[in-house]
Amino acid sequence: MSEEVIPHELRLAIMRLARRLRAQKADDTISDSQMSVLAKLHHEGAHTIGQLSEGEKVTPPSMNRTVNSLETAGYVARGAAPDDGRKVVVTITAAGTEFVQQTQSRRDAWFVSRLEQLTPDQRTTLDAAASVIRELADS
Amino acid sequence: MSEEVIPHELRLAIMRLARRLRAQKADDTISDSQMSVLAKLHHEGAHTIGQLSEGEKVTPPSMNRTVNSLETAGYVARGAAPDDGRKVVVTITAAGTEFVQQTQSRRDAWFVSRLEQLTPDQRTTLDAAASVIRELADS
DNA sequence: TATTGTTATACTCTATAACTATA
DNA sequence: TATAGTTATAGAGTATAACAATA
Repeated sequence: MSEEVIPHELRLAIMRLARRLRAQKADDTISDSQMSVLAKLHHEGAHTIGQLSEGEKVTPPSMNRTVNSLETAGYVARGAAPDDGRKVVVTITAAGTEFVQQTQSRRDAWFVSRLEQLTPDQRTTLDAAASVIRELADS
Repeated sequence: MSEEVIPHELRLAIMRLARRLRAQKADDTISDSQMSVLAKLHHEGAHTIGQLSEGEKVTPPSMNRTVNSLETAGYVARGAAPDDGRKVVVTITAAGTEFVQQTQSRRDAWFVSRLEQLTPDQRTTLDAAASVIRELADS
């Protein structure tokens, strides 16, 4: 790992693989940023517009528009915050939850189908590296 | 690799790592798509508009606009094709080459700094998996 | 006629600035 | 006054449709 070439090519391969994984959605009616917000609401529960814009590193007007699109699609709902009349609480709907689950299934299926093309040795190598990749992602 | 859990978590880790890599934009003055075209010209030499649009999976008008931006920035130049008067050959300039090298170095820096946090054993494991990840990304 | 590149136009996602309602 | 959300407007990037030049 003393060479510069290996990190460079590994970085490109990881970004390219992630790009292909991201393309596997339940359908093409929803953008990447919309999908990201929907997944966040699914995993972490309700958020305000401000919390979402901060978490997704987007401006409040942009997040407002993203939430508008998801609301029109029926995947999220706006509600009043009990403690503060200025805040808007965004929650995921049943349809939104189902969409997230379908998308995750599809991405997993695509990834598994690719893994099945590898040799047993390659899968063993990748399996050993999985924990390292997790650590890199969380470091 | 017969379990579903491992592909699922590996997939999430790869997507999360890619998301963090993508966030390391430094102070770039050109977009991702422009950078991608510039890198292609740098590594693979001159291409026509049609070749670029096909390779980047974008429509010809979009690629035309991307090339316009790069040309205005002084990073590429248009030239006539000797064999076919309809074609336009796009080549990278010296300034474009330098920009690619500097930008890629900046983007690699973050990744290298993360790799340096790993143990030697972890780096060896990851190094062995790099070719498998490349194959996955290109499969 | 078919192909290559370009122009015209529109839609999406992002941003900044200004506005409304509430604290 | 300050904050949370929204609206107005503009700048990239992408797309389809139509056009010009060349094969």
